[in-house]
Amino acid sequence: MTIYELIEILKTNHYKITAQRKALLQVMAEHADTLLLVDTIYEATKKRYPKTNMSTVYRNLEILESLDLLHKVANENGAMQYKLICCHHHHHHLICSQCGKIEAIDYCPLETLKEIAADKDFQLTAHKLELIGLCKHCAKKK
Amino acid sequence: MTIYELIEILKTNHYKITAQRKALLQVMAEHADTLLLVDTIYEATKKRYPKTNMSTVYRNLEILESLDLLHKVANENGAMQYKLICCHHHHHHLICSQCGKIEAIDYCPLETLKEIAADKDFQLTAHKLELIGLCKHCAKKK
DNA sequence: TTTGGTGCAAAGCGTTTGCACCCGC
DNA sequence: GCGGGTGCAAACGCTTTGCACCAAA
Repeated sequence: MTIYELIEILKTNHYKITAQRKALLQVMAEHADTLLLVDTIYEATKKRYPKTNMSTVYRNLEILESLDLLHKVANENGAMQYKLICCHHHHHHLICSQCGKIEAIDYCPLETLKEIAADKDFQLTAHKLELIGLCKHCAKKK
Repeated sequence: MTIYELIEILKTNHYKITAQRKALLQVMAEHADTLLLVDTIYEATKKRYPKTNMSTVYRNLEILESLDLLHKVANENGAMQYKLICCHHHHHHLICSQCGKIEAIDYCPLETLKEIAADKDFQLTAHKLELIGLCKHCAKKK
């Protein structure tokens, strides 16, 4: 999604477009394929808009998440990471454990999972499939 | 794994068996099929050993994790959850979103995942497949 | 002009740590 | 008795909040 589209969505939802908010959107759009720590987002936003404040970053991330524009997950230490939602069709991910880069894959074993859940008398509401490893770039470095 | 086996492993690794540590092991063994929040573990341990202290709980959980006896994950809010590792053979899980109960399943699409990773020039090191939903018991309640 | 956005500082919460004391071995 | 285990309190890192001020619409 482009920054312009994101801004339109914010306007439609009656949010004001401030310089800081725009800077944060640009940061998220530039790294649309990577899960970013809040602190990383903060530092990158500060480069574009030096007055950027951490609490404002948190507040804006929360707004974007509530509009279903951001995906939020806790990393293994419990710190929050965000990334722009790329699209709304169902898919899974390749995740680089080194740099956090994410790539979508289309494979999904849903039909099989449904059978397994039914066998176990389990009411399936969601599922998660993640492939963790090293992207081409990071594998080369090692 | 029984408490006796767990205690043996601790002894082998030169850890002392204290009343508090034993109480915590009993709690973990009683809920071997459930991801527990640290605070839940703390409260349950206190019932068995009232002097139980939160920092001791954390220190013991850390020891058990370092011995590869506990599985540690951050929940969606970033708080840590633990459960006894049931066995070391590879498998995935059904997870009840209501009560946290976990059940193992044997299905694993590893062969397919290997192909996908190879196609994308991605060096696969791990993968995660989780089925989220309601267990029989919680589905009935709703 | 109005109302939401922001900076700052303080509080909140889960987790870790330093230190003196305790207790299993 | 020794060395690891513990309780307590304080510090920690990340996140949230209250309030006065600022600026987009």
